[in-house]
Amino acid sequence: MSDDIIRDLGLLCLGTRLKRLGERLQGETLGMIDEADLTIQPNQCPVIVALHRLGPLSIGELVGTLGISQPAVTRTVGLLTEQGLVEIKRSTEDQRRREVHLTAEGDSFARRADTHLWPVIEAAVTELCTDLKGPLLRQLAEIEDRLDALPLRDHLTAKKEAKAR
Amino acid sequence: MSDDIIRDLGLLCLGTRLKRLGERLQGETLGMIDEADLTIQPNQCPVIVALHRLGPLSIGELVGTLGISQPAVTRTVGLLTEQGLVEIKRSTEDQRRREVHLTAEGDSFARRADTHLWPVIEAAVTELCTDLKGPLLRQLAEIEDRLDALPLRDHLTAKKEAKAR
DNA sequence: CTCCATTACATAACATGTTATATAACATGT
DNA sequence: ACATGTTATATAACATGTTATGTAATGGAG
Repeated sequence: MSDDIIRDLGLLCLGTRLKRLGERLQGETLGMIDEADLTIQPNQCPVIVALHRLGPLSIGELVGTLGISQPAVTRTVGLLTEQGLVEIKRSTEDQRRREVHLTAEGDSFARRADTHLWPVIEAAVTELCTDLKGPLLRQLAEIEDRLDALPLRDHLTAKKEAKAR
Repeated sequence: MSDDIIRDLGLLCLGTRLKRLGERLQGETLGMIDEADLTIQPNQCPVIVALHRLGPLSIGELVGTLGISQPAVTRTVGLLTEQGLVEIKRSTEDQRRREVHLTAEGDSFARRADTHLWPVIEAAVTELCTDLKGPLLRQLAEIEDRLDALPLRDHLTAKKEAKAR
């Protein structure tokens, strides 16, 4: 028995467990975003990436590719609009559709993130998940333990140092 | 390339992915709670279980065992208090501590859930996670696919029917 | 026995998710 | 053309998480 009841409850609390770990990872990611001198929230990243890779998308198309609810997309797009990273144009054929485009600033942001931020995050998470094996709960526990031992942003450096020896 | 960019981005979006799946599972769980004629939110369940298994706990102790922030615990406890499931007593020795106790109604709720709800949820999630193997992302994708094919609450019945053949 | 650091909790401000529902634009059958 | 069903978004109400910070109770140091 650990002192973590969510962990002890196993599959009964899988949803809670996944959510908790996801939020923890996003929180650690936010720190890495700050270090890259970029200003964005973790949840907004997938929207920018989607628009950068797939081109302008309507709200509904974003809902489909992001896998979250339409109101969540509407709000996130609204926030990104306020930040000047995207702009909304009414579709010419169908006046109901709102097409979300990256602005010049948004595109610039996406390019910088593509070269300076995403690779760093992906490498750190990859390192965090190195050699995970076994049942889902086992792997989740291992990730939690590794994060307890070392914050996400330090996993990359840790690996490099280990190799340097 | 699927039409799910979070999935396509792999480890880069692991946090977002875990959170999304966790929320999905909690959402499906909520449906099962309703079916059991119980009224509670998914996130409140671990608090009830913790108090039922470990006895009265302070806010700080709940923070420790639930692994979430103190303000989150404070609010959840406040909501459970409004619902009459728990009550708060000031500790006699240390006037700063607030001890959270299950009320008679809360205890009754915990007992009912212990026999009628938790086993059902755990069995459904266990069935959902049957024979998962491989890397973390592979297992997550498999869970998502299985949920797409069949809502969580139907996984138990599905298993029983499969066995009956 | 005061003064101050620490501890435990509350509160504010914000980030996000969801479901339910309103609204406007399209599409259609008669 | 018109009434009506469908689709695409917007909005409301609510559930939760976080960080930052305020406040009261403890507990030591001088």
